[in-house]
Amino acid sequence: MLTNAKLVHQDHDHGRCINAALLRANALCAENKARMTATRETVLRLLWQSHRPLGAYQLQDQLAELLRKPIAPPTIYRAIEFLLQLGLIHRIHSLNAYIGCPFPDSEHSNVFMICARCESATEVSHNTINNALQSTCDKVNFILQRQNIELFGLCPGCSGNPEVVNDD
Amino acid sequence: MLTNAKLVHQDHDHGRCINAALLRANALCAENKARMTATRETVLRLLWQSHRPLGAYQLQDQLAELLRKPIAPPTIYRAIEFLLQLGLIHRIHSLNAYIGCPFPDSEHSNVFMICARCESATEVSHNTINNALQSTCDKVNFILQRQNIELFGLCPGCSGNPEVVNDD
DNA sequence: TTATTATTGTTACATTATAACGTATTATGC
DNA sequence: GCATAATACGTTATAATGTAACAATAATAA
Repeated sequence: MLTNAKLVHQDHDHGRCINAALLRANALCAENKARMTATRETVLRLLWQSHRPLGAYQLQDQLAELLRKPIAPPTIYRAIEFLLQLGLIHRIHSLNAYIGCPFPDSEHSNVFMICARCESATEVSHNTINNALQSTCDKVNFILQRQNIELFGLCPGCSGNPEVVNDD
Repeated sequence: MLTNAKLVHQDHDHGRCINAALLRANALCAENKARMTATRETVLRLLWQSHRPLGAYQLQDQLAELLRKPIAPPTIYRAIEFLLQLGLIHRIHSLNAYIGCPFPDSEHSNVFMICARCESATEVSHNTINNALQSTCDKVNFILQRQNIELFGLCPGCSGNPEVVNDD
């Protein structure tokens, strides 16, 4: 099972999340002869500042503030598009929001666990789930190509340990 | 396993789908002391006219044409909201579209199989999937409350029998 | 350096969804 | 039946999310 769930809900050195993400990103760019420009890197950083999905216009605001100049939507959407293509981030459709992918270099199953309380989102990949989905698709002759699995509920921090709740 | 997948990809008496959906809807309304008004019923019918998800503004256009008068967005969104509340329809987030639920009266798992070619969407509920999801959530102490599972690929008609493809 | 390609800036606009408030309709108690 | 309250609908305006099109700039290659 691949997941960043354990990490997210612990105290951890957050800078390392960001650095690790940037390392993965640069490696992927090198492999794909793609350019990690300043805008793209900043957007990726912003998405790793928290473990919460951010909307395009939240990214726009934050980027504008960082750069101290107005940013138009296409700038954001282009960076998002680029990062999505490389698999560096995911889109959480039911939130119209985006989040960094913790394992962009491995095949995985796009399962997101989204906390209804603190809005954190973690990603999990588990063969049991993939197998169950695949076998169900086989049963009805559906050829599975892509999947998006969004689970809502309470993360460990918000169900067991109220003190780590984020109340804003 | 609950599913309408087999039915959808066969020739079938489509009027029966609609009538069955309306029967279920009326029963649910009675149970919940909710009113199945003309607008709501028409929107539900429209969503059952095809087995394809429809967007709010597609519904708006179709409703306006049927009633031969202009319909404003809130009218549609109110009907959608009502039908969603009762579980009579689902929202497919990655398409910003809505589709009738074939089994609104039973607990199920919100798994949608969406054909990338003909855009049909079927719903499946299978304990294997639910169990896999639940056990994965247990592993990371996530309390699962609600789920949205969107699978993309090719339906039986579009992988095996090209002649039934819908090309519009 | 120049030509070519990729990226960004800018403006305008498309699509999806809601807020606010007034009117009409339906259900309910008398 | 009638008054009343609750529910649903009509209407206008606007918010939130996402793109198209084209000009300007920067990076890479020849």
